[in-house]
Amino acid sequence: MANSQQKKKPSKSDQNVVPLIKGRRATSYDVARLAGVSQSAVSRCFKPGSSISGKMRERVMKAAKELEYQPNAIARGLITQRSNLVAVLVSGRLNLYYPEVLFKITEELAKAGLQALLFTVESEEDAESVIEQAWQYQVDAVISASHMSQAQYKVLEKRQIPVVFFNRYFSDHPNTVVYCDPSEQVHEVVKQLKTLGHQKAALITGPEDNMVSRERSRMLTQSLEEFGFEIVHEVRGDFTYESGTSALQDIKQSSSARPTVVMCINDMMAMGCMDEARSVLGWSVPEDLSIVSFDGIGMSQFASYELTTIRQPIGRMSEAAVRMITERVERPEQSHEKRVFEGAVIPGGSIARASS
Amino acid sequence: MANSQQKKKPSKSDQNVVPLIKGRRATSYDVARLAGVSQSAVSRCFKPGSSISGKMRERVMKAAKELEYQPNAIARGLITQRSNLVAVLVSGRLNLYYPEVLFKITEELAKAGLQALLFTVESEEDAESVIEQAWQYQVDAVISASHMSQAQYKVLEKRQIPVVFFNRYFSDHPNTVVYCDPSEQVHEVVKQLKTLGHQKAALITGPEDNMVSRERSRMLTQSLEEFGFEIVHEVRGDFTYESGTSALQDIKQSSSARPTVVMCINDMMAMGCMDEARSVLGWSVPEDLSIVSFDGIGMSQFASYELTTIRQPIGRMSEAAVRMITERVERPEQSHEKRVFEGAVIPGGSIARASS
DNA sequence: TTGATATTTGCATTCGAATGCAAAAATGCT
DNA sequence: AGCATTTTTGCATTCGAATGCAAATATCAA
Repeated sequence: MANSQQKKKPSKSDQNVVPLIKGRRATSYDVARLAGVSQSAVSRCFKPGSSISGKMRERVMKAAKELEYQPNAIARGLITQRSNLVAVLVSGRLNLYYPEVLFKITEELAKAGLQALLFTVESEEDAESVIEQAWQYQVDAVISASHMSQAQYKVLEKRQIPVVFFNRYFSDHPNTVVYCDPSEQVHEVVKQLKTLGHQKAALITGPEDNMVSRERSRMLTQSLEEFGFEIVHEVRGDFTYESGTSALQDIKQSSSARPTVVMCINDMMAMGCMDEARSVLGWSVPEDLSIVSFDGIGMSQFASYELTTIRQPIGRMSEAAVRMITERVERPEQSHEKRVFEGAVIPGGSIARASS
Repeated sequence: MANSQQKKKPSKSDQNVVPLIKGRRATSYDVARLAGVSQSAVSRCFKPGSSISGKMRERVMKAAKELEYQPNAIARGLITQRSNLVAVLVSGRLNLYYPEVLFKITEELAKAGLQALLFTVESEEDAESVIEQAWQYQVDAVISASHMSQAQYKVLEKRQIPVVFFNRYFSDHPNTVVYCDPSEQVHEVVKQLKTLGHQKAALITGPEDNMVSRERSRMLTQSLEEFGFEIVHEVRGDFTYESGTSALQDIKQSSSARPTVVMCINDMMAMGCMDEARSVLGWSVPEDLSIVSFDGIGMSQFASYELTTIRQPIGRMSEAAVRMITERVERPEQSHEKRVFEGAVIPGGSIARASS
């Protein structure tokens, strides 16, 4: 007896001689059987650019439609070593900048045939576990707009997972970055403030370990000094509305001289600051106090705020981020790139001639 | 010659007698080889509740750590038929309600060991392709807080993918739902408005095909009638800030009698409406015009707005949604459930005694 | 110590699609 | 028609983890 034949493991088509799907979702074998072709043919029909005849494609597609067959992305991911999943790391804190970025990025990913796996990260400890999660899910790449330490980045690098940083980067380590550099606009705004007669400014910055905060603070300080401003006070917030309100209290309490302008490193805090000034301290903005900030999120232009702010071109940045990600996935060995976008001043209505 | 032995396909361990990982990520076979145990043992070490001895676990874990091994969620998904992915469908439109819901849900999913696959859906046409995408990715379930037609829902049902609707449902079809019913609170607010001397109200509603809009409009109309209000005008918006501003213009233009209160079916439109009243029309809120709305998103309580609004308990609702999802995934055959949460009135400061 | 259980381990197979290779079919050329 | 070339098709294997079953080992009782 042909022993070797008997021992041979049963082929897929053998065992599928049962009903024709019942409960179970259709696989490429089911489609193949219905269309009377091989499984490979089905597979090729769903892979663009494969060698397949029109007649074959038609037959297969008909069967596929009948069975509501769609290729199993999980199985495909296993064999191709491409999951088409991209981890998007954002902060979930109440800073409306993140949702805007997240939605834009998701949209761009979708256009590129990629899926966003969403992770919210509030600290580097969070990042730790998120990175492991992403690694388990075989993400093709990571877009990080939130916390990540250099050590954590190096882990991803070692594992050969492309990372694109959104508005943050490590200066002493090569990395792929989309970045908005608002230094021109900071200069422009400070100059304008000078022209409007301002001399005393207060700063509302962010956490010391945050690069966006550090950079923006540095730019502000530098420009303010250049134009001979006096920085009467500097408070650290945490990017949220609430921290903007308390920061202004702080400024009022501890400043020797009252500032005529407050510069916030993001819109959320600027809004908190503005509301606190108007509603609690009874100061008019911009008459008694001018306020400027960064980001240009949608809500900063609502009529209640109309912030004078330095906008990031989030749309173009997201597009760039996704393009860079796909390039790096295709050619992991190519050199890193840093794409820097200019900011843009939104004139708004939160600055005016200095009071008194 | 033992033919059958020769023909036998080479086992994994045979072919892995190459280096010990180089570039390639470690698999359970690599770990097994390093630890000198079988692949099954490695697998069992990573599956809680498996029968494994302490000694074995220790050895395997040591090897796993050395190789930075983490089980491949894709491969696991293929064999277990569980991807641990949940599609979350939200609208990306500038309605800040969605990001809040999205982040809360993501957080809850993470707690349950599930991953959010994010999809933005702006219309039922979008939903069509999103459903196919989700199907390809073998999501274990869908949480829908955005558009979805009954036909589309039936497709998911037929494919046996559990769906939880977030604040929407089909009344003539069994489905699993988390819902906030604000009817009590609507009644309460309208009653209060009556007490404050209001009589003429305007409504800013949403698209006719939107259930939330329809329901809220219905409740408002009913309560207003009950208390003898006159509804001087009704405009449809689209849930965005901008549509709130133009809606108020509409109301001003076309109302025979000027309303003393505007009732908006969501916060975003209410904020637009309030800003338009104050900044463009020069009406004071709440002195000249009272405004009430729904949702209670974070920003509705910023000092510039302080909306009197009917809050949804988003946190508890998200928690419930995820719990229901996991239950349905475990036991798909159990009957549908609809969990209804009460709203809560946030007093705010956008209503006052009726003017003149 | 022996035998009977209980526990741990490994073997072999499975999930569903992709793909290198060879066989088969179609096409072109003389 | 006959042969060479190109295109299409199918076979068999692969990706990495999980798991039913049997074999091996450990535990316990007498």
